[in-house]
Amino acid sequence: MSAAVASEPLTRSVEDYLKAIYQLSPEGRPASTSEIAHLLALSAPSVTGMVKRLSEHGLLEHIPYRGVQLTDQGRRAALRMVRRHRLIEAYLVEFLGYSWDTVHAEAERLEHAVSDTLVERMAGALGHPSVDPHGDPIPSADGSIQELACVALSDVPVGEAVAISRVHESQPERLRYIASLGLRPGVQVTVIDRQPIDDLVTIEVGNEKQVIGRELSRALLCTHEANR
Amino acid sequence: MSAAVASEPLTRSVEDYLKAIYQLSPEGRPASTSEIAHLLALSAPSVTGMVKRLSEHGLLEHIPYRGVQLTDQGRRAALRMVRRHRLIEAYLVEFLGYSWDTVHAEAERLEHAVSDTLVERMAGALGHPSVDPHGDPIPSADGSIQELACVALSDVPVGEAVAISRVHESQPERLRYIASLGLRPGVQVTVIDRQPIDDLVTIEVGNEKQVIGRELSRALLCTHEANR
DNA sequence: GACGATAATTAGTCTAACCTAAATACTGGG
DNA sequence: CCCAGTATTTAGGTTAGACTAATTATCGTC
Repeated sequence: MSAAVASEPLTRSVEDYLKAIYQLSPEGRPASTSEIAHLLALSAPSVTGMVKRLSEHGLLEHIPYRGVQLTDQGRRAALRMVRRHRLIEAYLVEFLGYSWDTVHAEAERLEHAVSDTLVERMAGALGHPSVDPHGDPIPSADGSIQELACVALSDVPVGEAVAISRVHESQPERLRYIASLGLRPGVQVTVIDRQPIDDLVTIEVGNEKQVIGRELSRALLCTHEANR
Repeated sequence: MSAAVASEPLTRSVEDYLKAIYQLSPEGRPASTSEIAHLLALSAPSVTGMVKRLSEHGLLEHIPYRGVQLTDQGRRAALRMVRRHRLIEAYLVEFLGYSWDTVHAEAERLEHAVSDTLVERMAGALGHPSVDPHGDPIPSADGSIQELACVALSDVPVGEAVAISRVHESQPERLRYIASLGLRPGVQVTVIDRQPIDDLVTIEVGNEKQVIGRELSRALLCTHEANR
């Protein structure tokens, strides 16, 4: 019954939709129309329309008024885009002088234009990295992805020391700010204190104390492993 | 009187049209609708329609039934695309293991997706080359291009020694064949003989004799300068 | 169990870019 | 100088993907 076996190439916007849906719910929980619309900066009716087309093509399942979930085929296509995006980011940072705050926009366009060959050449030049400059894992070419268990800094108890493993942010200005605090993947931080209002967290980063807010503390994903 | 000063970004196909028109006539001679249609693999009416829109936007001038010519603005946009294409080709060959026969298709897609920043970074990594892997000159960022005087091999008199400077071909299979004959930019060849039928040319390339046909001898552009 | 807020969908348009079929203009030979 | 052949344009239609306005579902609250 599965439609569209001879998968014709996906369009740019189809690729964007699939990637967005995957990112809204890597675990496969249904994503809502309005979440997708918000993430892609489109109107809700546009999303409904596209979702209908994509479900006819077997890339996702749509239960009206309930949300959408990627099919295996859809998830494979989405992971392919995620792999491309993250490898391109890693390549641009490593070889072409990009910094982590400027690389997202460039990768966002290139991910639709590169061939599989080029992606794999870039992966080779990088030595097949497992994470991108923000610490996000790079799916393998066969579509498997290894999410390592991590906790948002907002959930780390006071007194604990953790390592930042991923920084979930893509706006250049915010990323520059985060970098200015000394925060990036691999850095060790200790939670010193937590305020009872606004969820402010005081942390120690390389002998300096920093106070960070709710949104940032949720964007910093950490691991406990002191081993390295 | 010139329309569209605040030039909104061009679409992919507009970029393709402008580049095609430039390539059909770098000197600015009018290009015909059907030449453009043939080069872009589109129908003639499609070209007429697009040409009308582009002339309204001030990118070219169209005299119905007579052909089109790029305006300054159009030529600038076209040269920008040519620069991108050739720099991308050079970069992929230099750093990512591409050979001159495979690089065209990749560059054809990437040229629409890269930012000006990325193009200039690639140029920097290459040391600001003046020619691409096929020997074609790379326009400068400010839109000037330096075509060096050259003659098609088909027009080189018998007995003369020349250097191949450019290879005007983009089909992978043909490029592999050309490479297999030892022909590429920079190589010295001597015209040994020319047949009175079919314009076959016998040349000497690195102590080997090769016979080449009409189409190839026209695609090989040569310079006389023995100086290097 | 009705009701209002919010989310989602349907209905109806619009634009860019393509197409085919038909009509029109140019051009070279008799 | 007319006419046939070719090149070009006009007419009309399609598709993908977006939009706004209007309608319909769902859900939490009283």
